[in-house]
Amino acid sequence: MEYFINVILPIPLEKLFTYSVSKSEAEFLRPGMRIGVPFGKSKIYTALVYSVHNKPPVVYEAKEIHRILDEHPIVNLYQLEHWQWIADYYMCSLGEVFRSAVPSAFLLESETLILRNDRVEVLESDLEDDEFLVYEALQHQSTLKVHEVNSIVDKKNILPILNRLLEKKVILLKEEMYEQYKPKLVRYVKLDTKYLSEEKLEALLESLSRAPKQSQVVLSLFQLQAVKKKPIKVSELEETSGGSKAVIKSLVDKEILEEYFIRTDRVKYEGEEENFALKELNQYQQQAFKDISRGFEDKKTVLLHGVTSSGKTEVYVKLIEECIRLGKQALYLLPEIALTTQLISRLQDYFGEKVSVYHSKYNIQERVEVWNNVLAKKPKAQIVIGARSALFLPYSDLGLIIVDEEHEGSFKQFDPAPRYHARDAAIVLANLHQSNIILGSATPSIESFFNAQTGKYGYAQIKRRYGNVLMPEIELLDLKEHTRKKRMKGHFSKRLLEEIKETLDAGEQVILFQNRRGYAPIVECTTCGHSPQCSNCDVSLTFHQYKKQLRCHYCGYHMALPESCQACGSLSLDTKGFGTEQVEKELETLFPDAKTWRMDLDTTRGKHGYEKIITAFEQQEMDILVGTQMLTKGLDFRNVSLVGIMNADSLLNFPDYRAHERCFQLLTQVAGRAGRTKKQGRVLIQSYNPYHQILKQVSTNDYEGMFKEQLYEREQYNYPPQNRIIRITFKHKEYNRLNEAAEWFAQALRNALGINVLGPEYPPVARIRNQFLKNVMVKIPQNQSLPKTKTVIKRIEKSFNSVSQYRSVRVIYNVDHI
DNA sequence: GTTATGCGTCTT
DNA sequence: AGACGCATAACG
Repeated sequence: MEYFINVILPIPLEKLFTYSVSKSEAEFLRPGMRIGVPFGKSKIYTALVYSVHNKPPVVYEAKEIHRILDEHPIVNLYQLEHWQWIADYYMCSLGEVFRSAVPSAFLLESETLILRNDRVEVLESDLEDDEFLVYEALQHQSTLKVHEVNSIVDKKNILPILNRLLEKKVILLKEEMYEQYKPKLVRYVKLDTKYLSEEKLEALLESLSRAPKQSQVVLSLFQLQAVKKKPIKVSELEETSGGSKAVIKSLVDKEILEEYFIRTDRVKYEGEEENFALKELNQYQQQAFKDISRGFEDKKTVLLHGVTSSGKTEVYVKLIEECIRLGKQALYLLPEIALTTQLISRLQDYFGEKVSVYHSKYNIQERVEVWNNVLAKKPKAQIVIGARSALFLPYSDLGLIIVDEEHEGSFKQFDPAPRYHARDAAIVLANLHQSNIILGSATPSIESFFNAQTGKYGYAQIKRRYGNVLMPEIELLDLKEHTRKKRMKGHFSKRLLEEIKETLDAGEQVILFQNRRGYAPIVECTTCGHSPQCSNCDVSLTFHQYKKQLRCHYCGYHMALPESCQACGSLSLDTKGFGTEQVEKELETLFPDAKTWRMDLDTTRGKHGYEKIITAFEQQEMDILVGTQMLTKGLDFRNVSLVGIMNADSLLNFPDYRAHERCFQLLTQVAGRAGRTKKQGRVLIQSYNPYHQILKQVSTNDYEGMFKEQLYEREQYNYPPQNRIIRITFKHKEYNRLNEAAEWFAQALRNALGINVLGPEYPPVARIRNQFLKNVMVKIPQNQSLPKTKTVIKRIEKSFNSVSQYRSVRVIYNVDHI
């Protein structure tokens, strides 16, 4: 009997690959274990076992595996099923899901090592210059890595050199796999066993009488051990004894102390052990809680619609509490920007060390630890709070999923594949686990609210703010009129300035919101109108004041601000547009005494950049905070009584069907930052279109009005939620080939699907990193099967790929594109 | 995704 | 003729 396994490789290929294994390997291996396999001519990849079987492949000879990497599966069957759904639904390969689902440290790759061949005498005169350099380096160290050879000979392509050396038998090549995850080891010390008895210890101290530092260390260790009855860290001993590292080392060398290492988790909760008492829910929260529970009983996804600051978190906490009482796991999903320290510590106050956090700011080592804790179903990972990737952890017994800020577009992964929506993938995951799932938002997405209206989802709402704080009072300011009556100072209307002054005088804080999108500050020549463009992408470079630099947001290209115009040589360059930097600058002259700070991508870089600003603002070290989107989420500032929106128009004039919904959501969320304690907050919205329907709906808090209107419009133009959309992007570096290819594909789609195919069209930025882009949008009406449509598209892609000129054009699918 | 392979183009 | 670069096909 022969044994084979089918494996998933972390590459964008549809197929599973078959390898041959021995009988004992076949008996040991189970789906979800990692193995190293040779793939292609030389490389070894990390693959995941999908199935074990006896069917030999017919058209080829299966290779043998390289080695087994796990003793137990690191991925469970729930996950494999979930991955399969994601691959099918979002039109990507299982391998792509595998690649993005597991921490990158799990995917070992082999590296080619160059070894010297000791068996053969080398005639140095036979070697060329480059070859000699490599040979010489190998005399000093036994192995070289490929990138080391790169720098030694200072060439990119070293393959010819290595081939020649291989032929002359100077070197050998070897493939090596590396484990990237290294457990963190903490150094501990104990007294060597020979000094355990009283008299031996006394004798020891006696002998150390002329080494006061050393005897002090020994004494401290003795005391520490008596008090703590736990292993003593070297760092602890240093601290309590005052002895230096050198002193401890000499004691270790003398074999008086013995050092040893223990694996520890990098991620741990340092706070208090005992739980805070749960706050009592008020009557509105309680009602919502009841409605949610009823929805859960009906096995429904429940939408929790609670106005800003209505205390949704308390309701979540109650639900989590119930879930862990049943011994099940709970997952709390949030968009990246809403994952604030504030919220995490609040949950930790309630649930202590049962809470684990998982998101992209964690390094790969920390992520492996959370993964393993969830896999082992450890109590410390019973509650996971994280961004969309936390969806992929190896849960075995989920009881509750919370998707907070459900409406956030950032739940949809844009690049690379799988382009999944974490909210929708979470609903599928909940179904697999027979788990409860709740979606929460102050401004639900049209999709979710639609599902609640049609009865597909359960619905609960909280209309009052917590502690009966009033909703902020919202005032619309007409910029057109202000400009006409010359009541503007820079970008501020006089009315807004008055309010800011009043607020500052009352010792309260101000938040100013400036949306960056569509208002990137660019540089323009006042003589010829030319503005510097990125050389790789079709965009103007944006100006960054803090480094006097021009940058491209798409490819990262940057240059110093030129002295003169590159087109006409004129010296009259003007920095145009207005971003957060300009607002901040104007404030400095308008309110020289106020402490102003800016919060955007530039100022929040670094691991704690974000937190620092938040904390400083919270502790009222500044008066005015100017910021972008990031201001909108989950921040609970007590002392903010005024929120100003500099310009609402950039949000309204976005050329896509979601612009109005997004505008409503964003403004409502920003407005919600005002007056979160007793006093009623004020919100001023500056706009050239104050009579726009959406702004009216924001100012009167008319979510349902907005919903009805948007739903009607979406229905008219065949957009979601009644219809589905798939966006297909074509990408190639040759303009003409791209156009032909996209046109061909679109025509084939039209032949098969009829009028519901739009495009191809150039996106707003039609070239990125020297690749041209074109989009085709496929709309799928309610009565048309989504899976069947996908099959049709896949079939067209197949014939597309059999046209040789088109094959090199990348085709990217985005199902439910936002 | 990576990489060896074949093909066309440019250099010596 | 040989070196080099790029598109292409295949990977089990």
